[in-house]
Parts: sequence; C-alpha cells; structure tokens
Amino acid sequence: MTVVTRFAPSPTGLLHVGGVRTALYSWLYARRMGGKFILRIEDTDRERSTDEAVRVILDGMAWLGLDHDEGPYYQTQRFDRYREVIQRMLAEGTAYRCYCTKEELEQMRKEQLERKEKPRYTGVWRDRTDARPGVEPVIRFKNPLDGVVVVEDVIHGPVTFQNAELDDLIIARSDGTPTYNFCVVVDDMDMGITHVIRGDDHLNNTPRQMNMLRALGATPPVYAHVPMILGPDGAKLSKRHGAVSVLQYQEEGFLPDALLNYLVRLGWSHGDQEVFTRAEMIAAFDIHEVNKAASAFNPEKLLWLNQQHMMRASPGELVPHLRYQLDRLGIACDDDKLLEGIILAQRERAKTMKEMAENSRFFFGAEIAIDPKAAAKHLTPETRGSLTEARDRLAALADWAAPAVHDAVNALATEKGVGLGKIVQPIRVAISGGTVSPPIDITLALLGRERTLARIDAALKQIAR
RNA sequence: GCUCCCAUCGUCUAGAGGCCCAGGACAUAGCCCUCUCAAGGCUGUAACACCGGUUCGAAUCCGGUUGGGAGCGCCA
Repeated sequence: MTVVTRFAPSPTGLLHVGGVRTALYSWLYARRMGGKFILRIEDTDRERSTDEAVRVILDGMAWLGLDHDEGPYYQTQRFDRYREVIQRMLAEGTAYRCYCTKEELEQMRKEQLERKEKPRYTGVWRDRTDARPGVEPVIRFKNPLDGVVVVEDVIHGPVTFQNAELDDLIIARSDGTPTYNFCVVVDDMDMGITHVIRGDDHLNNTPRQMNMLRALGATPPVYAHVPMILGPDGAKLSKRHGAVSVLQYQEEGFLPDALLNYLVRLGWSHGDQEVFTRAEMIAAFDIHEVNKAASAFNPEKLLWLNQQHMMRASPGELVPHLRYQLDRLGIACDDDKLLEGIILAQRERAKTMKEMAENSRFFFGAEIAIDPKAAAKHLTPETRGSLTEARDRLAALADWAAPAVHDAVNALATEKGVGLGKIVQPIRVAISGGTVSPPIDITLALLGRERTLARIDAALKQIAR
C-alpha cells in the first residue's frame, strides 16, 4: 500500500510555524516512503476564511518547497459530495435529524455545567422519527452508545476513549452545510489518506472521526498526533513571537531549508546531527520517532541554523536570496559574480540574508555616509598620514585583487612598525562608513579600485576640514 | 467541572534497568585565533518536577501528587 498523507489547514488564520511543522512532517513522511502528499484547504467556515490566508498557505508552501502531488482541494467545492454522504447516512440510520433549537442546547449545556458534568448532547432526538414544525433540523451522527474506541496513535501509543463520553455531533447545520469533523472524514476516505499527521489538539476529535469512518464502511487511517509548538516563553504561540505568517520569515531573510531544518528538530532528533540538508531530512526522518511533549520555539537557534545553512550553501544558490533582500533596500544589482563575492565575504558575519544585505549596502552606490563615531576614532589628523600613504600604494597597484591589496597594506604596516589595524581601520571607515567589514583585502577587491580611491579621497578631504 | 494528553540543563534534545555522580546543540561565561566584526577551536556554569513502589540496581517500569496543555460549538 502506498502512503498518502495530507496537509489540511483551514484558512481562518495565517499559516504559521506550527502549521508548517505538521505540513513538513506529512511531506517528509510521504517523500521518505515514496508516497503522495495532498494539500487540502478546509474552508467550510465561509465567515472566517479569507483569501489572504489561502494565499499565504499557497505561497508559503511554495516558498518552503513543500510541493504537493494532488490538490489543492477546497472543501467548499465538495459540498455536493458531502450532501450525498449525509443522505446515505440518513437512509442507513447512522445519522438522524435533531430539532433542538440553539437556545435549548444552550440551556442543556448550562445545566450540565452547573451539575459539574461534561456538557454534551443528550440524544433526545436520536430515536425520534417525527418532525417539529417551524424548526429547521440539524443532522447528527449516531455515535455508538457503549464500548470503546482505541486510537493506535503512532506517537502516543494506544489511547482509549469510552463511547459513552462521546455525544452525537452535528454533521450538517440547519442551513444544510456540512461541518468540519464530517468533511474531514469524507475527504480522508475519498482521498485515500493512509496516514493522518496533525496537531495533537485533534486527538480528542479522533475517536468520533473513527466512528464515522467505520459507520461509512471505511477503515480508519493511521494517526500521528504531533505535539504543539509553544512560544519562547513556554506559553501558547502568539503573534508576539512565532505565530506570524511564514512569509514573514522570507522577508526577514531566512532560508527555507533553515526554517525546515529548525522545525524538523523541534520534537525529533537523529543522533547528534543538528544541520540537515533537505535530502538528509527525507532520508533520516521517521514519524515514529517524534516526541510526545510540546516544545518551545527558540528564535536564537533558528538564527544560528540559518547562518549554518548560509555558510554551507553554494554562493550561487544564495544569489537570488541576496538579490531579493537588496531589492527590498532599493538596490538593484545584476552582477552575479559580485553578489557571489559578497556572499562569500559576508556570510560568516550575518545571521540572515536580510542582515547580509544591510551590511553590504556600502558595496553599492557612489557615496556613503560615514558614521561620526567611527570617523572621530579613525579618521583623525594622526591617521591622515598613513591613510594618504595607503591610498597612494593602493593606487599604484598593477593588479587590483585581494592578494595584492593584502601585500600592500602589510608592507606599509611593517615599514612603519605599527600594527596592521592602524593602517586598516582608517581605510575601513573611509570605504565602508563604519568600523566593521569583511577582511580589508577582500572588501577592497570587491569594491573595486575606483570606488575605493574615491572614498579614501573623500575621507581625506573630510579630515582636512 | 468532565475527558484526553504531557513532564531530562534557560531552550531543543540523547537516554528504551546497570555503559549516566546523565551525552550533544542553541544561549551564556572565560580563553585561544585575529586588521574590525564575525566564523572557528578549547574550557566552564547548568537538568532527570515531587512522593511512593517493583528490582541486587531506575532518568528509564508501575501508582499517586503537583504542574502544564488540549478538547467538551449549528468554529476549524
């Protein structure tokens, strides 16, 4: 039997890292097993579903490279099918009409709560066949009254529920539209889902879904309920930290592989390995090894991993990412070779591609703004002499490349009997505007002769004033 | 309230009865390297929630306590 998994988000909120991780686990398992991965949008709640949320799901999955083999399916396009199944269940007696009003149900709940009971539908219409004029009925599933249903969960092991704890849930509203738990059941059945991998907030829904599946003559799939992701403070994930749209991670300069790598390690491990390529993840991941406990989202480790991926990727792979970030800063550059050089020079001093772009602004444009504090320290009458000398030696270089620059500044420092820093820092401030940059030889090589000399001249002029 | 789930360093985790006075990673502190900042290397601080059992022996098995979480909608 080939494995079929699915990711079934509802577009009522923006796709965040919690959703992405369950998507990742489903995707990884399908890829690992050579199976199929289906994307399904659970948009039956038309009130709260938004086009924006659907867009984030589609764009986010595409950005992450979590490609689906089927879909996206939309539940709102399958209403005819749901109606058909409901008619069948009514005919077979596994579902029935309930004419209770919302007010009556509300009252029932209130009284049960007062008696410190678990609020649930008592089943008053379960065996009635009459109707109540003036009330549009809902359709309820006829859940077994006794016995148990055991969820053989891949992550949690067997979890037993008493049928007596379960009430008859509504599968169609009084306006005829089907509800979530029912649609999931029909879809999972119709789409041949073999493994349902989802958040463990759904564990409590599972026995009902299994009962419905069995009532329809289907065999329940294998379930894997993965733990939730908490915020850095250990509390529920909120907008404050990780519960932002996945696309925001793109804007912040994270690499898709790094985010995926971070997420796969949250709740799962493979020996002492921390850094995984996509291929390594697919080869090593096993849903059976996922932990049971919730885990807190740690932005610092994500940052570290992102840099690890930046340092391990080939520069060419990162060019589009750097270009995207430069674009956002209003800098256009079509020189791939230059961008690759910048990536090589900058990647061990930036945690994100956004940070890399920001740190690299001085490579572009004619003029730069010099940080007053840096100038006060390094562009002074005292450094003026050596800076002038350095300028002249650089100007005289026949070959404008890192080794030549390196030799020139080293020679000057040796001759003057000073540390290299004394020569290099003024140059660095002059050409970058600040005290921090990649090694000076590499930086100047990338910057080019014209810009370097022009900026040093400008700095010298500033000292003169 | 009821039902279900969960519990190792601050965080992510290793650990499936002796290999553990608990290992790795992030973070953090110190040192080294060094033209700045990083990256890198080395060293350190730091955890089995608690109480009972079972056993020659428990982080590992069992029970309870405590603490977290989820569900209990004509939401998904």
